Order: sequence, then C-alpha cells, then structure tokens
Amino acid sequence: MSHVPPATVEEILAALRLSGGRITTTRRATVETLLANTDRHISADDIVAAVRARYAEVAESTIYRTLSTLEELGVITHMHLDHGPATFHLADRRHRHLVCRGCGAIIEAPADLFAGLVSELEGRYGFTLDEEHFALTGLCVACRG
Amino acid sequence: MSHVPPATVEEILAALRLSGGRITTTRRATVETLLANTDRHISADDIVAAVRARYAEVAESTIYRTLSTLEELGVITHMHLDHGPATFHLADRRHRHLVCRGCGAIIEAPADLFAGLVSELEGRYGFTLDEEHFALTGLCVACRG
DNA sequence: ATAATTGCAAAGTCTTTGCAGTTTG
DNA sequence: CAAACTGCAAAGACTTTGCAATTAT
Repeated sequence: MSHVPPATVEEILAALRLSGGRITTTRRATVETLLANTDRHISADDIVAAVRARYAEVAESTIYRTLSTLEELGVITHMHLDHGPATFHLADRRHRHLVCRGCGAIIEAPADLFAGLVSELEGRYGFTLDEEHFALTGLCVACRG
Repeated sequence: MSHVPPATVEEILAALRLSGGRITTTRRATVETLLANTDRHISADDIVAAVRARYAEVAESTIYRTLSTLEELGVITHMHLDHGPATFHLADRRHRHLVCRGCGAIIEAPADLFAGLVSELEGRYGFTLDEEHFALTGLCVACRG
C-alpha cells in the first residue's frame, strides 16, 4: 500500500535496467503494449500480435520470457479469467474481476468489496489473499435465467 | 440449497442411467474413485491411475469423457487449485479452498466465510458467484515471511 | 568483451476429438 | 439392434526449454 509500482514506459524500463536487464526494441514494444491496454485483458498471444503488427517480428517465446521477467520484477501480474490463456496487466491495478461463465462478460469490482474477506482470512488463517490471481467466476444477471 | 445431489455410488449411477447413460465397469470405477477420495483433491490423471491400479485398463480420454458427463449431470464439479491440472470432486462439497502459492498447502475454509461477499455481489451486480470454480490463492502464515 | 536476449524448433502439460470397434440395455 | 461407450492415436491450446546466433552495454 505504501509502494506504487512504476507506471510509465520509461519507469518500467529503468527498473528493468536497474535489475541488470537490457532494453531491447521488443521489450520496449512489449511494455508499451501493456501500458496501452490497461483497460483490456490481454494474453501473451495478444501481445505477440500487437508487437508484430506495430514494431517487429518476435518469437512467442521471447514474449513469454519478457513477461516473466517483468513479473519477477513485480511490475506486472498475470491473472486467469477462466479457462484459456492467462492475461497480463500492471501490478498496480486495484480492482477484482468477475467473469460470467455464461457469456464471458467481465465485471470489474472495486477492491474494497473484498476487504472483509481479506481480513477475515488473515485473522482466522494467517492467509494473505492474492486477490488478483484468479478471477471469480459465476453467472451475470442476464445469464442466470 | 433445497436439493442435495446424489452421494453414493449407486445413486450416482442411477442418475447416470436415468439420463440415458450406460453403466460400465470403468464408469463405476471412476465414480468409486471419486467417492473414495472426497477428502483429497484429485486430478483426471489421478483417477486414471486409480482405475488402472484397481480395476482395469482405461484410456485417459475415457476418463475425461466420463468426468464431463458427470459434470453435465451436476454430480461433480472441477476446480482449479492453481496452475496445473484441474481437480474433481462431488458437487455437494461445502467448503472453499485457499491455496498457498509458496508451499502448495491447501486450507479448507467454511462456506459461510464467503456469505457476505456472495450477497454483496448478488446485490450490487446481480452476479451469482460460483464459489468453487477457482480456489483462492495467496500465502500461508509460514510462507509469507 | 561478455553477459543478456533472441529465434527457432522441439518438447511439455493438460485436455479434446475423430473414428472404427465394442458393449450395454 | 441401436445407441452409447471405449481405445487409440492424433491434434489442440497454452507455455516452457535448449541451444546456437545475435545484441546491448
């Protein structure tokens, strides 16, 4: 809560550099793609496509490796919306995801909705909830019939 | 809440039969394996192994097909504890799962811990939470350092 | 120079599918 | 007998890995 992770392309690349990493065109493009899509839920494959379209050829494996490097750096996180590919986003996103298993709709819920559960788990089990790693699945109004 | 799904081998097989399905040795063995492991979190592969060890040869695909048939019947559900294979269990299990991403420990939490969240989501978004489909990941006391 | 990154192709894990042969009711 | 189930082998989706060639610093 006290530390805000880097949020601009340059800040992220600087953090990468600081950790001993190198800045390449592909890595910059990857970071730009992530920042340009903070409002979407993008998969590794989406990023591959975006980088290929606007910058240069990339191997999938390079993207996967860059993504895990950024994840180790603490800059991004991945999340599982449901079955299917993981999605990646900046680590500072502050909302939780509800995914409808009927139509696939994604509802974003404010983090404070989970505050009670988080402290309950903390208190009773000493369990620190990783609220983002899996979305919550269920059925939306339209799909529950 | 008013309907309790079948909980014995015979009840489950009867339900299967009623829906037009057929009862085979492998299917019976699969159901028995599921019932013999209500306290564990077993994957399709675990079931394949159990059936092969105690009953007969089975193809993986047969187990997967049987599991989805049972799932469509509403008798079982699958759940994702974390990355890795899905786990299967009877649909009537009434607890939620907390999985430590450090050591893999699984903590079972009573369903009522989620009651507040469930009604909140229902009220605010009309979203019916499928509490079981994904476990909640995080860090246990020992691993959070 | 040299350690980090990349591409490519191959492998890995989990799951699904097609199809011909077998079995259940 | 007809519909349902099975095995086998192949494919599919997503992700990881090995290794030699390239590139950033």
